[in-house]
Amino acid sequence: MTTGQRRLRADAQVNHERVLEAAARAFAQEGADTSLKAIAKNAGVGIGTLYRRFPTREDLIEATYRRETERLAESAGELLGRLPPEDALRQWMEGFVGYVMTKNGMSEALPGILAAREGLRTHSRDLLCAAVDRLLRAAVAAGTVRDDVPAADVMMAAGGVALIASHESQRDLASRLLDLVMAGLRLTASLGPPPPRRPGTGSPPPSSS
Amino acid sequence: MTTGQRRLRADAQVNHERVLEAAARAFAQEGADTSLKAIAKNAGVGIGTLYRRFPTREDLIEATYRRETERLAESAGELLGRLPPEDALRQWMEGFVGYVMTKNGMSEALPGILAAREGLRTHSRDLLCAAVDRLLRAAVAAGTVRDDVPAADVMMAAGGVALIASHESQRDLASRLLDLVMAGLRLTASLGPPPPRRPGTGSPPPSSS
DNA sequence: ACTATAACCGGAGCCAGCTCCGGTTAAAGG
DNA sequence: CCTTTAACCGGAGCTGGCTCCGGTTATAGT
Repeated sequence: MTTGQRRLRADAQVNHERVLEAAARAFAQEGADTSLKAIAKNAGVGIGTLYRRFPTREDLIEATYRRETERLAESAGELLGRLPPEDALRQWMEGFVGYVMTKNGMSEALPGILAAREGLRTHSRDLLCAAVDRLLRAAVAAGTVRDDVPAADVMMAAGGVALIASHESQRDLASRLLDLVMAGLRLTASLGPPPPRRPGTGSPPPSSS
Repeated sequence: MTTGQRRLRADAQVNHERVLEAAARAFAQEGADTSLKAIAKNAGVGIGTLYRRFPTREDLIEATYRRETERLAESAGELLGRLPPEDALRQWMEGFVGYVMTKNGMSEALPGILAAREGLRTHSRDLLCAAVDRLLRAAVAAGTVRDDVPAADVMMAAGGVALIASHESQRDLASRLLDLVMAGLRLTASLGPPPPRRPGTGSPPPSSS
């Protein structure tokens, strides 16, 4: 409903759906480098149809995960509701990184999504940016965070962390880098990376929040 | 395992050189996605030879730029010689990011290089990490920078900045993100992105943990 | 100098990404 | 219901990445 594009012909719309479903299945099972031919066949359409609708692999990836991206963006509100703004921001970025690392192919497409100024991929980018903006403003208002860093920059920082940690999925590295980002955002130089948390060694953080 | 690689046969060594030369030319002219077939033909070898020597595209990229990577790593010393440690670190990272953005294909191969624990690409990674370590230690010794952030993390942070800014080569974004990283590294919360110049000398001990 | 052998060379071949175009069909108008 | 037309479908086909193997050649030992 939010799609403002011109109405597709009925059959085209059906095919569109089927491709996305097949893509979701394929990315989840086969990984990021699945054969697009296979996706097309699996969806019962020709390869030409797939490419007409999703000119690049990134377009397909972005569309496949769009729903979940929206959910991620929406989670900002929920976090703000139950955590202090600064913690909410930190938590959201952690979630963002985990999201990128989890969804196969996402790290592949992320640069294109975050940098998107041309094309249609702007949608995901704007959603994420708005979420960061909301979190950041709240933290700034709380007085613990600098007010001279644009939300877009914070988003890019989180994206950079996600990208560099995505390889070999180094979750703990990502966490430390996010600590660094937060330290850079804070007004007061607070050194300790983990807040007042000291559960001990061995960190199995199930991100299911 | 400390055994150096076995000497190549004379002809193999020549071919190795020629491939690297052709690759350097191709990457510079055609961009990151040059045809490897073309490189092989241009070097006067078969495609099989190229792939035997450089199993993946990343291997070829890493080898092609190895010389320049070494130069970049060495530049740390020179920077330390003419700038306060903190500025040297910042400057080096700026150089690193510019390097990645300039060399075609580098951003493609960077994650593999920085994450390398398997394989032979460890060389470049270790060099860069050593350079960062040197700069970081100097800055810590000068007393303006935290001592609880591993050099590897700082390197990864710079890598993340390079990656996320590499798309569309957003140099100013990279610069701002490096400001953020530096702010996160500093002991004193200095807000202004461009460092306010504090060549303070001789304050040895950081605060007790 | 000659032979044995291990390493090397290089292209044929398979597979996937991506493009292009002729046939087909939904949708609107008479 | 029939015609028109514009949009859609899908695969043939070209290109490039990557593998595999038979022929060739440097190098060591006699």
